[in-house]
Order: sequence, then structure tokens, then C-alpha cells
Amino acid sequence: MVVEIRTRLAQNVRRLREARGWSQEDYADRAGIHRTYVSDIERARRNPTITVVEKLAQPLEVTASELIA
Amino acid sequence: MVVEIRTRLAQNVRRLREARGWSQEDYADRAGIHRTYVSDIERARRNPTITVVEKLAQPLEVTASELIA
DNA sequence: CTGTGACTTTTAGTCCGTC
DNA sequence: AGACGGACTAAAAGTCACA
Repeated sequence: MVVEIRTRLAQNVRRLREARGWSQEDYADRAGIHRTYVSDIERARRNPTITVVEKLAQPLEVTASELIA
Repeated sequence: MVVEIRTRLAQNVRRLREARGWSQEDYADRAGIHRTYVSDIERARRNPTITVVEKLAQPLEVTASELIA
């Protein structure tokens, strides 16, 4: 892997969230995830399970697959 | 989600592994994962982390993203 | 609004088996 | 060859107070 999968997820989440003009807190609420957990994800500090990736994908209207691409 | 993400992963893994003619154990060794875990994954009993999905993807020469698509 | 350390509970993931 | 169980350890899930 050239770029760590966690880093790709982090970048995709932050990019798409910001494109929608949402704060981490707004986004976290929409995704049903804690605000600080989103913060950790965007800094690639966590190694989430695929169900969390799916939760992250839903409010962004993308697939889980796209988030780790 | 129409089909559970775990189910999609399970189906993709099993299909691609069998296409290569590998046993679960052969595959597990190549992926650096325990054989019982591969068995659980293919039966959609587990909720793996994204790093495990990447490990699963490597010997199959596909991306982690493809495995959960 | 976001980052971070610390924390408890839950589950991922391993390893031993048997059927 | 693969399903499945039990017991275990490592790590993720999930939350909080505070910077």
C-alpha cells in the first residue's frame, strides 16, 4: 500500500465533509457517531471497522467502498 | 444498505478465493490472517477493521475498496 | 469548532480443538 | 476441506473533560 488505508479514509472523509460545509459535530450527528470519534478518524488515529465506514458514508451519500478508495 | 456490508465482503472474498483454487487455510496464510477468521469472514459473522480488509485484498490482487463493493 | 489524553465496555482477532 | 465452539489477548467502540 502506497498510502495507508486509514490515511485515505481520513482524507476522503474530511474532504467530503468540508465540501458539504458541515462541522465535525454536524457530521457526527448525521452519521450517528461521536464528535471526537470523527475527529480521530480524520486524523487517521483510528482503525475503524467496516460498519463504522458505512456509517461515515451514509450522510455523505457515497459508498463505504468509495471512502477507502 | 440493501445488502449488509459484511455479506458483500463475505461473498467477494469467497468468490475470489475459490476462483484462485485456494483453501481457506492457504488463503489465510497468504493474507497473514488466522484460518478461523477467514472462515468467520466468509460466513459474514465478523465485522473486520479496514486494515484486515486490506490484508484480505492483497493476495487476491484487488483493492480493499473492491472487496466491500 | 477541533484536538487530545484518559478511560470503560465491547468486540476484533488468535489459537486450541472437535465434528 | 470447512463449520463451529471455547477461551483468551489485543484493540476498537464509544464517551468525557479540558485545552
